[in-house]
Amino acid sequence: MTVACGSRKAPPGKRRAFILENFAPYRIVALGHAISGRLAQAYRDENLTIPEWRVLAVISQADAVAARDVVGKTPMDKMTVSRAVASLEAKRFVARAVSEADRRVSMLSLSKEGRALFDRVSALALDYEDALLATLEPEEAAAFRSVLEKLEAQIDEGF
Amino acid sequence: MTVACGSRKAPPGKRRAFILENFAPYRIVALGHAISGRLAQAYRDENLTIPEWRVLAVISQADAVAARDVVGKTPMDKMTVSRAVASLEAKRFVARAVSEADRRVSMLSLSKEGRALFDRVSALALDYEDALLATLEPEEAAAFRSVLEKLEAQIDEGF
DNA sequence: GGCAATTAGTAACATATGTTACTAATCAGG
DNA sequence: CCTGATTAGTAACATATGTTACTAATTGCC
Repeated sequence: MTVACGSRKAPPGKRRAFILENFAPYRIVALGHAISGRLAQAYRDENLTIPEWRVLAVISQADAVAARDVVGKTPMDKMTVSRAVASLEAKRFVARAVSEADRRVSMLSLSKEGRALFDRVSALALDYEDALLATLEPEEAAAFRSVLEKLEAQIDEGF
Repeated sequence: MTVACGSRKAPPGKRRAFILENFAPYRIVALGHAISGRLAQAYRDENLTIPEWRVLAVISQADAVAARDVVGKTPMDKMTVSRAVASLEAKRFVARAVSEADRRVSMLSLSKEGRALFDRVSALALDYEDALLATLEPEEAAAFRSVLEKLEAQIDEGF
């Protein structure tokens, strides 16, 4: 809980200049954009959109997931998830079953083909991650992950 | 089961599992998405879109910039830049002048109001950056910037 | 000089993503 | 158990962003 590198208030006359290339939020967003584009190649070969891929990834980690949980776990709108699920269902990668307990919710699960697809794409994704992080020393990678956690926490706090 | 974060190669039979929350590219993209949304509040109050804001920021750093240079310096499509410039010109924040040297290019510059707008928004943006990074120790912030540079370099290399 | 190839910018089109409003199901609390 | 509020999901709409194809200007090269 230290008030580190940031003067919350900047009362005295001269602020520091705004330089886009040094502006951390911009750099993160730009990096994310570039990464997203690179990864999209892997999905494209399998005719997957990014939302579809994310839905697969979330479902892959549990036996059955409600669509609403996918929304909670990803930065996607509920409509975006709805569309991705509909498309995945049409392609027979995901099966949908109305929940017995609450008939509003659809429980989603991977079909055999969906699991195979996920395994194929996730292997490419992991390779990409390795390539991207290849130039980082182990300590750097660890520090980076730790910072990501702190930033994610800040976002969750409402910043 | 964990082979930690960076086995450059994963030749032997069993790969590490794909866990979305641990997947660095995803985390960066998701963080960027969240940050982008927060910052958008600052722009919205000034009726600025994100592309418009980026164009302002790039122009602010030079006396006159060609639209093509804005495209080169940001993760935006040339059409997106074209639209943002047209809108900024309509609102009189940016002036456009055909280059003498090459009559295809428009040289962009900030009007007085454009400069004032940029100063207002960039102050908010810097405040946001401070708040976001507030929980990082100075060494962490430095390490983070260093890693960002390496990742940006990797992207430039084609990864 | 003259013509093919390239470039800056935009228009017209296609797609993708967010927003609002709705339906059906469930829950809260009298 | 009713009735108003809430929730999961979707449809219809609006907007935003990417793609392709074009125009005008310029460059390279013969």
